[in-house]
Amino acid sequence: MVVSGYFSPLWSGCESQPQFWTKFQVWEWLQQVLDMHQMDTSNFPFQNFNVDGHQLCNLSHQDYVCAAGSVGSILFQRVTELKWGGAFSFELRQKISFTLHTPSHSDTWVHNAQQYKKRYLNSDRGLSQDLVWYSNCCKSKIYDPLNNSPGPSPTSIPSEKSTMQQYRCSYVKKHNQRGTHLWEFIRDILLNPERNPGLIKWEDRTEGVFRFLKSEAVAQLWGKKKNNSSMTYEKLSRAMRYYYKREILERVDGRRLVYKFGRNARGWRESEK
DNA sequence: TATTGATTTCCTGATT
DNA sequence: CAATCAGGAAATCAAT
Repeated sequence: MVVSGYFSPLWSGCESQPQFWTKFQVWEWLQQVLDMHQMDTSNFPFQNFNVDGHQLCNLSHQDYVCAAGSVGSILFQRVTELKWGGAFSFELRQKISFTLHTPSHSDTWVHNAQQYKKRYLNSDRGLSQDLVWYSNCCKSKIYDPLNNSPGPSPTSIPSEKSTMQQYRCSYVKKHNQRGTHLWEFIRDILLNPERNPGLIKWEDRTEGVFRFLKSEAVAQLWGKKKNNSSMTYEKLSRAMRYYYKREILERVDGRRLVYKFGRNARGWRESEK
């Protein structure tokens, strides 16, 4: 990858570009992905991944499956996402940098590019946020780094527009809202007994029936997550009742503070863990 | 900027 | 009586 002259060192974040990882970073990443999927890392064949980032990127899907079984598919998918994301970030950074260092652009242009650069550098929220940010950037119609319009574009940079946009959509959909819904929040409390100081309890584990033990405490916790200090069980329960129609929850009548996961609730069964 | 989905807020009335 | 449950209606908020 060739870095242009006006490409500031500040802009090169290698951590999102697996091509440049060391072996150590590869293992760190493996650990991270396994953790993220709540998989047991003690039996994971790390030795099968005794490669640096460049080699990692050149492995085929088949290689991943041979090295790690079914988990390999996930790893392959992840690294592919990163490769695209890294390329995307690289291109975006380069184009903004180009704008900032080309005197022929109007003040407005330079100002906008500076704002974008500032926001980009201040962002520690990860790739998905970068993509949301990018999306807004394009919508503003002031600067569209992938469309070359109305902004400038170094001709040496290949356009990967369709791939990028496709990627952007799928990535944002899959990763931008994880764990933000109430029912997922409740489920996760249930699934993490070590972090659940008697707040909610399974009544029937296999049927997905559970009961609130400390209703107001759960509401407070939910409020904390949503940055809403005035959350109450009264209001939380209204949201829970809306889940009946969507079949995320099923009615359990006659029993106070008792709910049951419905057919549209995922990830609560023991077999799914 | 408008739309939309997911709550949040409020409320009246019924149950436990 | 206090705490919950049931929903309708409207407001809010964030992602798109």
